[in-house]
Amino acid sequence: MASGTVGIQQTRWRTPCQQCPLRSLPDFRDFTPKELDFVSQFKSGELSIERGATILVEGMHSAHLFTVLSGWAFRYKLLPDGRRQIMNYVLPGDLIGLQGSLMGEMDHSIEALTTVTLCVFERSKLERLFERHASLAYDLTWIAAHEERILDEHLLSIGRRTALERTAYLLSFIHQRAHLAGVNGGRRVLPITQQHVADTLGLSLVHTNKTLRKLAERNLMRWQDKGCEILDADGLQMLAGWEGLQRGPRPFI
Amino acid sequence: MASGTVGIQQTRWRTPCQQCPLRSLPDFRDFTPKELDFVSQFKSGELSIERGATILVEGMHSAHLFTVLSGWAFRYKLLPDGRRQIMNYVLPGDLIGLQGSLMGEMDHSIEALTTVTLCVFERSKLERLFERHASLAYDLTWIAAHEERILDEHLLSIGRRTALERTAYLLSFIHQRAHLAGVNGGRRVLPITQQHVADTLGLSLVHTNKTLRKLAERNLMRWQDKGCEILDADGLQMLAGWEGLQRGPRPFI
DNA sequence: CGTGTGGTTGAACAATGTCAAGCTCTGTGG
DNA sequence: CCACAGAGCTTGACATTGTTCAACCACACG
Repeated sequence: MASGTVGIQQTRWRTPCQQCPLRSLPDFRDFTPKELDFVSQFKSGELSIERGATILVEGMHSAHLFTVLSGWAFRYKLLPDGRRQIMNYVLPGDLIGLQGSLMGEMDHSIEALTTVTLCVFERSKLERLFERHASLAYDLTWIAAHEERILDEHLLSIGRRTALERTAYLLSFIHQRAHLAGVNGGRRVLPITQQHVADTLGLSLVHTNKTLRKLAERNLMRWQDKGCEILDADGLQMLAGWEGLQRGPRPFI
Repeated sequence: MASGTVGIQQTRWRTPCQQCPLRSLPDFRDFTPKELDFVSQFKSGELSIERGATILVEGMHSAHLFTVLSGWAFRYKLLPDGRRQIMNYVLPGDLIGLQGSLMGEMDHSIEALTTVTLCVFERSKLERLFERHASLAYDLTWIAAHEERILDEHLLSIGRRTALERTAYLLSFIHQRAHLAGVNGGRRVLPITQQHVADTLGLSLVHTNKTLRKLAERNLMRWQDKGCEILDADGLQMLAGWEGLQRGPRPFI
């Protein structure tokens, strides 16, 4: 179930935007009725993706963009010989496929870490969005600039932080994101393997394992059966020397 | 002259947008008369920055955004203890300060590598741009998404390429960018020090030096008095296993 | 002439990668 | 119910890569 349409299904049930469960989260901004109206007809359906399935593939031309309604995924690129770099994680409220929509072709792939539900938007309606809904156009730009900001921080991390700092940064980062996206219902468990951590941080699997062990010895986190439990989010953030995610309401579509 | 307003001056001469020298480059898209009109009054002046001066500082709230008219600069972040990571290089045609304009505060700094001339735009007029000029709003989003794409590739580079591959990638990347921006008038010299290369690639200065030496031994490049000369751009790109920059007209403002 | 910036080099050392093996689950088919 | 296979985690030994330290050199500039 690694590629193609395997593991991807249209859902029977379609969540109306008016009752979007994300909108009630404190971290997301509200829509005006006019905006809500537009988004509601911008949305053309819903998809459900199995764990392990590929949502978007590098090189693909997609006629859609998506907002994640539930579940976790990750965005990555491959080198010709198979080396993998994970760029970022995708959580509820995140928009994906914008790059492909604007520039014709995806330059990265996205794979589901858990079962993922997506809202589907028609690329062809983007034009109307820009022409008639300046505030949403602004939001799209904001979203792209925000992703850029996240990538800046990751770059700083991989380029200049030590393995221990990097790992602390990553766990702290994902944990904060999950918290703001209202995922996990309080349980602080992240559905990733050590291979994902390694491929995000530019480390080998073995070294990642040993580094995680050091964090565990300091009681900052614990590796569970399959996934990672955060024990001391502040301690991790401090060890990384990271300022934390920006707060305040953020737009989403 | 590291910070503040030192090294920054308003220029006497102001290039009219109608005669913008960048517009004649094949890589940039054309404006409609209406767009040109707007941009022309969106531009509020010009600044000249000396080599080594800081154009934008992390944490700063700026009322402006800028397009580079001429010169080279670089965008970077610092860790509390002084470790530096260069995120990207800024060349003519590049827009800077968008993040700060959208999100209130810069989260990175920008320093001039050569004398830089900037077109200055008022942040306060951004709103009107989104409301009245959908095509330019689209361009802004495109620009942000494009920068994201570049960062993805850098991340892949730092995370998963070897020191030799990374270095080849960087030189090839900057060289292509310079070529498309019409910089250097055919001379293939990049105005950077080995320290810049090191801080971009997440390597130490010494190791960077030894890696560059290996590239020089293969006749791919040569380090000059102060700066780097590209001898075999294709060879560098191939060694890096990189696909090269996307072609085709790009928007700019 | 100094002085500073940027480049070069070798040696010792630390960080990280690779290899190889084994362990613990979990799911599956007999 | 058991045997087995696969995925993911763990560990130690060893190889490689990259860092740090400490020089020294070359050139530009005042």
